[in-house]
Amino acid sequence: MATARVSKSANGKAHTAPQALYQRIRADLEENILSGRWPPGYRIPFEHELVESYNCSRMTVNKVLSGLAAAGVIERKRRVGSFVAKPLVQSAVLHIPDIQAEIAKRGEAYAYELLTRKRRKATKDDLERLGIDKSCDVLVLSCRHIAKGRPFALEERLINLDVVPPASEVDFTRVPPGTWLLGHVPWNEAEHRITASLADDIALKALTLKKPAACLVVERRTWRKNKIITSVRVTYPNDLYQLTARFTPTGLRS
Amino acid sequence: MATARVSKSANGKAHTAPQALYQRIRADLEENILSGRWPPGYRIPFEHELVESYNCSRMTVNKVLSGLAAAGVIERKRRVGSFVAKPLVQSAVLHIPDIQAEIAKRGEAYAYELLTRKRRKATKDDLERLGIDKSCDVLVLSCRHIAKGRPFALEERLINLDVVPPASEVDFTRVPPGTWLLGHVPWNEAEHRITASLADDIALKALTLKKPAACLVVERRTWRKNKIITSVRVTYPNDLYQLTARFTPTGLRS
DNA sequence: CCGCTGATTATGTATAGACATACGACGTCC
DNA sequence: GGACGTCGTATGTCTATACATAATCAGCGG
Repeated sequence: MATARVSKSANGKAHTAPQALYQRIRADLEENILSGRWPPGYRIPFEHELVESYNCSRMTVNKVLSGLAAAGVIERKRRVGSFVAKPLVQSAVLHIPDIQAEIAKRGEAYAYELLTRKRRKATKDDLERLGIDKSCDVLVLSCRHIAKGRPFALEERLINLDVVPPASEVDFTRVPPGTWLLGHVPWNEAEHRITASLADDIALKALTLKKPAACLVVERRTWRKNKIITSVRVTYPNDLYQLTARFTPTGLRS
Repeated sequence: MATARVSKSANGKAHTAPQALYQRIRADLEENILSGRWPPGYRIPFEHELVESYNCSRMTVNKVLSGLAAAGVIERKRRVGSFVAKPLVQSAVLHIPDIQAEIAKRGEAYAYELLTRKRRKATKDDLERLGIDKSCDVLVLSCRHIAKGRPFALEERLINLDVVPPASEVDFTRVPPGTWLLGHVPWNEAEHRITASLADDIALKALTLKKPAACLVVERRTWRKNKIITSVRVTYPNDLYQLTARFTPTGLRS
């Protein structure tokens, strides 16, 4: 392994270090986590192992690991080791809602229905939604979430099979795609667009609403290393859902 | 000042340090920032000054400051010093919208109208919205934001004068309360509730809409040290606004 | 007055060593 | 076998020192 770092000798401090060493270490660790090579729960190398790999002092490694721990990327336990953090599911920040979990938390009966499932070569429209140029295969899903016997949300989803090939093997008749993705694909970044709209005929029917009905529409795109994993549009009847986001802006505790 | 720290001598490492020193330093600095004693732009003490104050080594102070910088709380400039960060306005996380700035950014004409302004003793309903028990004075504002000549948002706001006494002095006929607050009051935490609804008569009139109209309603409460500064409800016509939130969940840089 | 140069200074990064603390593992004693 | 204590180990915190780097500022020469 030994990511050789030349002599720290004499005067000429390593001129091979293009940037701060600890940033390089951090980038390496993040890469391992983000790529999935080190899945949640994985025990990352001990400090003394990294010290050897990078041929640096423990303080340097410690700074990296403390930083990752502070950012919530890893969890550290004395005498035991450092582990890739689990959740990532619902950041304290903005709730990336797992509808099933959400409803379960409220203690309500939950049901899920897959309406349609199609695999196809991406259309021009699909490509735009996924922010890519060259064509690839996509999975197009439409499904319905039901709470207490009443339709709760209509979900229309596009999955980029180039980024998540295993998704093509999954039969989404029982597991909602959002739940499956959250559990299987690490992600990096998400963007929400939230709008209100009057329900169109498709939505009216899927959600068994009567005209006129206001709906909350959440469009979310989720990234992994600059590639969009999935783009989803979820429509909620106004009286059954509210999106809440609570956050601390900069890391000021208290 | 010297937050005396007993002898680091002999064997008996300070038993007066109830917890990690650097955490205590960090808490102190955050307190100064959050309380407003050190406003945005303020130059915080140099490392060597803190070293003297706390009677510790530079590395310890450096760890605190680096951490705060990483969290975006302060900005550091070589040879110059460290400064309380300005923005805090629109965290990379969830856009706490300053409507005026928003519209300006789009390059559209902006106008603002104060509809009503009342100071009163908090009613039971007000107290609930502000999450407090004992009564206090509040400022009740209602205003309208206009872009390109068309009403863009209806804002109904409650300000806790116990937390922000200076607000009572401000005449909000020209500066929107959101803009003023963002610029004058440091905050800690915010919570959004986002819903869709059919516009009621008040909203229809204020926004010059015709029935039926779907509106996006954002209710936001903003905290400063566990006290709610302000509670606001903003109603947008569906076709003129969409809330977007883009964020990186854990601090994993791409 | 302008522009260059060098000194000064605060932060940025790194090291080696030290002690503290939590916790698991293992062995001992009852 | 179960309660208990000891030991080892990984992380947590801190120190003292060193050199690098960026930016400001003063001084100097043109």
